[in-house]
Amino acid sequence: MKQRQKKCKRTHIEELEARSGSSGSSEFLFSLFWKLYDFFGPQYWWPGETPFEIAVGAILTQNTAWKNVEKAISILKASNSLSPSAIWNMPEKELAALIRPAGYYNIKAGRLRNFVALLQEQFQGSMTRMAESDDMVVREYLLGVRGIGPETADSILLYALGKPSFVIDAYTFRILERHDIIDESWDYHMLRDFFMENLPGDVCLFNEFHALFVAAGKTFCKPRRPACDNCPLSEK
DNA sequence: CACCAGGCAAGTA
DNA sequence: TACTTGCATGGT
Repeated sequence: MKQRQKKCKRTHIEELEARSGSSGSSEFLFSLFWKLYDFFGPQYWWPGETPFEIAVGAILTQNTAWKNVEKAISILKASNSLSPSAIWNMPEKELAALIRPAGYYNIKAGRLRNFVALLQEQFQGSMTRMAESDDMVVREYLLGVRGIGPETADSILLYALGKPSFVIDAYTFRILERHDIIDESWDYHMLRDFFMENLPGDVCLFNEFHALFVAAGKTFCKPRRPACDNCPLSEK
């Protein structure tokens, strides 16, 4: 297997920007994007070899450092358990033991099973079938799964299924608040709508944009500090 | 030692 | 509706 997905090129995003209507908000969001992109470079997310692995990672990384998720996923792989059928046919306690390094393992074992149940019941256990289904319908199905909230749903849609669904996470909130672009009154769907209404619905752009927020957050925007020191967004 | 990490659901008032 | 709390490992 070569590349799961066509790589997102700078020229493609430049093209999108040129074709995109120049509302003030649209121009502003693109300017944010380029500041991050020029500083950090392309991120080429999500880490993971298959759509199913990406979906599993999205659930395991809930409020958890990615490093711990990597351990859990490598254990699943090593025990030949990283498939819908393997997860479904295994006792929940056994699954919990395998994903232990990811934390919240009892909760997450149940969540993984809930996701696999949806996959089996509505999409014949096929991530491909899921990807072929209507975006909004799939999003509603995902949000209906106990243990999948908006961020996890959008991460699966965008990174596992290749659908243009913008992902908001804690870093996005923190960075935009620190730069006085939003205040604490903004919630998940308000912010997601703001991005999606003012940017072209493009998987490549949404993918890089969210991944760049994470890169910037990890590097510059630490919790419990007044500002994001040296963040590229601080520059004019 | 305290705090944090690519959330979410359930409980409380 | 708007807080608060439980869930848990591993890194800094």
